[in-house]
Amino acid sequence: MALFLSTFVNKVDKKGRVSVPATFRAALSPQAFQGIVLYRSFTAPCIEGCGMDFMERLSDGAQTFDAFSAEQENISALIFADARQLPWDPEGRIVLPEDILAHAAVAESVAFVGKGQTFQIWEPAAYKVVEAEIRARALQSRPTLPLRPKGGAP
Amino acid sequence: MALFLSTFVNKVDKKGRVSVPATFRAALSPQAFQGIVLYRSFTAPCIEGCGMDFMERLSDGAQTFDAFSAEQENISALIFADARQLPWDPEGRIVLPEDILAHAAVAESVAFVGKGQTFQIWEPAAYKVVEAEIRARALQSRPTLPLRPKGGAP
DNA sequence: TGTTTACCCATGATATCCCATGAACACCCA
DNA sequence: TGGGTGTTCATGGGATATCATGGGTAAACA
Repeated sequence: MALFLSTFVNKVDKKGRVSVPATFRAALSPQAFQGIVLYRSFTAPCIEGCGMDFMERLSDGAQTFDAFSAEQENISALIFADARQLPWDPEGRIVLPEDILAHAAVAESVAFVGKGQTFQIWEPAAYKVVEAEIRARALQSRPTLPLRPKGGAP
Repeated sequence: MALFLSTFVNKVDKKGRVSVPATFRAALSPQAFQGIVLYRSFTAPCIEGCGMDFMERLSDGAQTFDAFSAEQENISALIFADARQLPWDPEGRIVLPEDILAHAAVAESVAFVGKGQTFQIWEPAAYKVVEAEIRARALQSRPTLPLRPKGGAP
């Protein structure tokens, strides 16, 4: 399974291009669509990113779990409407659309933040602030991470 | 399942490279990603280390797929954002990034400390102190390890 | 025909690979 | 049992490839 790890800060050139981190591209290389999918976050001034496979699974989830999720269905509808497929060029760069840049208040560089099966794109300084907050809270609460047993069902 | 045992102290050369202990590499050799994953500990001046399979289990446990239940996601998100995939070279070495070195206050050598399914990387002197403390406390409190019966009677 | 989009080439910095060395360990054989 | 030998492993340095980045140019679109 493809995992997005670590955080990379890359520059946005005057054409609006930015290199997708090589490891992210590598994680998506088995997929048919050679590029990434972006949509604006509802909860933060950042961009949500993922591979096409994740969108397909989101689509499955929206149809399968509709017992709970009148809410979730609305949200995934919003996501699909807002999402953009951005193929990368031969050098591994994508062009960030205007409204995307605006939503994340991006100026001259962006931070690709790995989140496991997805990632986010932040204005680097803004992410630094958010990260510090979460890290401070984590120190207090001594969180326990839910680890699923290796082969078994929950 | 991969198990990390024992403690190894290896040198960091001027390029920031350090040999991953051969037994650790052997434990991870069945995996697709030939390398280790490192992230900064929240609670101690050391580096947490594991194999990619462990990160995948973390990803499953965090249920990133259900993108709107943001409870424990913050914590695991922090790990994913901080984590680095470090593939080893043909000689079995990895390059320790700057901020990683700084967090553990590493100078010229590091201690790989086996922790079962994960391991830690310490500045050797710092670990010696911590180990002594833990050992002293263990003498007093007589901790018990929960052992699951393998299938037969005890 | 003007504008935008996508491809091509160039470049510097960084990281990856390749070879060499030395020490520790295990193994073999007398 | 002791010496010799071979292999594995940690370590060091030089050469090469990869990656992020910048700009130019041709094709697609309106």
